[in-house]
Amino acid sequence: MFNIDRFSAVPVYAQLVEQVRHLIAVGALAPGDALPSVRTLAAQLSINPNTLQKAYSELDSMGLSCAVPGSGRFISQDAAQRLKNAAARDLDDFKKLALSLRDMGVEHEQLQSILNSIYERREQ
Amino acid sequence: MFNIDRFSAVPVYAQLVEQVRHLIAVGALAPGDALPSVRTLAAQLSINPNTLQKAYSELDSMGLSCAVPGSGRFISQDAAQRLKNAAARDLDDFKKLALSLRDMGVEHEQLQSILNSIYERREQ
Amino acid sequence: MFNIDRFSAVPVYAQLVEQVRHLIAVGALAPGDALPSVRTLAAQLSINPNTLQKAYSELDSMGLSCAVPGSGRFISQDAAQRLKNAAARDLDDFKKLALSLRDMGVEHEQLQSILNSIYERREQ
Amino acid sequence: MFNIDRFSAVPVYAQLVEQVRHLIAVGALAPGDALPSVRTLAAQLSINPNTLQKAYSELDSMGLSCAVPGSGRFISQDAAQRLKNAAARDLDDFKKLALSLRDMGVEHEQLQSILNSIYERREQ
DNA sequence: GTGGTCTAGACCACT
DNA sequence: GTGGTCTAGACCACG
Repeated sequence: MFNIDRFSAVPVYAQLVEQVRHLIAVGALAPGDALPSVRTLAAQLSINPNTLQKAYSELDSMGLSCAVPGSGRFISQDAAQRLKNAAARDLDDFKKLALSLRDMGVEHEQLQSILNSIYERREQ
Repeated sequence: MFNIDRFSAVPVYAQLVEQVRHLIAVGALAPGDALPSVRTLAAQLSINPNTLQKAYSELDSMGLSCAVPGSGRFISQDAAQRLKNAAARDLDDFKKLALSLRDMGVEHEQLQSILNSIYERREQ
Repeated sequence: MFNIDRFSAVPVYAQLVEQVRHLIAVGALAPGDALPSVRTLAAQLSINPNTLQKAYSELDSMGLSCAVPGSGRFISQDAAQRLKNAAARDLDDFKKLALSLRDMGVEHEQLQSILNSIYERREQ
Repeated sequence: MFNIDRFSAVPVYAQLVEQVRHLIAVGALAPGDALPSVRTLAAQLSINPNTLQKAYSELDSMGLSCAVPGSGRFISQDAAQRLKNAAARDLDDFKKLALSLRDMGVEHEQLQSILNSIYERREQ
């Protein structure tokens, strides 16, 4: 279910947050779905439980998941909506940033190639 | 020399900042060049001098121009270098933002079309 | 809370920026605290809202405060840290400037008296 | 006449500029006085002539000295006045900087000790 | 003439 | 209610 690159510059916990967000975005994780427990998933991925705890805490603080003591951790009801709202805000920032870069003389091709490299990595 | 769209959602003063930054980036405004005076350019563009003053002040605070009271306002010596540095920082933000958007389920095509619209507008 | 000297040579908006910075530095304004709204404080101080807006915008651009349209304006989380960093940079400039003044023949006493006058004013 | 510290962090040419400015300020170098030629002074101080050339060029560009090809380099007529003007401007900056430092929470004693260390060094 | 500040008052968008 | 933008017009200091 998860794919960790231990040699990446991006921290393991951030990779996990990223992947959960993606799974929610594409509907693979739906509201009410349980996330694997910290101990079992940490064992399965051979990572430190604290690392996973940090990832889960971040998801909680984003309002994407919710820990129910004694029961487990679940995708929150409005997780997809929160992601969409966040995406809308970020899309706006994206436009502003691209506009600013264009005005500072950055070429269209340069920005396209960045986009390509980011999406190719995922499609692999 | 300048082109204001009064019906745009982006504030007039921001359009002006944007255009001066672009003129510096492409070398049309070189270090030491004088910017048109607040009053004359405001009259020419049919905008309020205060609006232009705000745009110019922003350029000053970016270190791109330098006001000499009683004399005029001039492009600073390291204006182009400052722009390049700012562009490098913004390119980094651009990558992070695009990565985040990808993970939130935004499609490659959507970001590309935003980029296209931004660059086409300029090329017109 | 604020104290404006209308007859001072230093602009009203600059006095306001100065005082907010001081309140942050001494901890009287903590991260997350709301600043008085533009209209209410302007009315209270009997100054034009635009003047206060200018002061607040400057604080925003320094990263000390953050405006949330429709909600209010708040002291940013890292405001105190930013002030400390700025103080470190300015201390360095202070040394260089004092060195330069010494070499141009300015007496020790003259600089001391400037310092005294600045700090006495505050202590009153 | 000159005193170079080769192990100082401040560049040799800057030390020279500093010392000439000081000599002008205290009247040890008067308008019309000749500066030692690049070659002789460089030999005397055991520094590279290019270093001295750089110092002299800087003094020229400040309007403090003036090179007369084939004849030598002389303290300009208005050197002292220029220094006074520069000092006046810098004194103003000094006040502003000190004010800003005070508002950012820097203590009076800290600034005084910086001043003391700078002036003691000279008096030694 | 230059830049800079301040006021008065209108309008918009957001929540 | 909040912040933000824009206009119109007055005033100051500097050169």
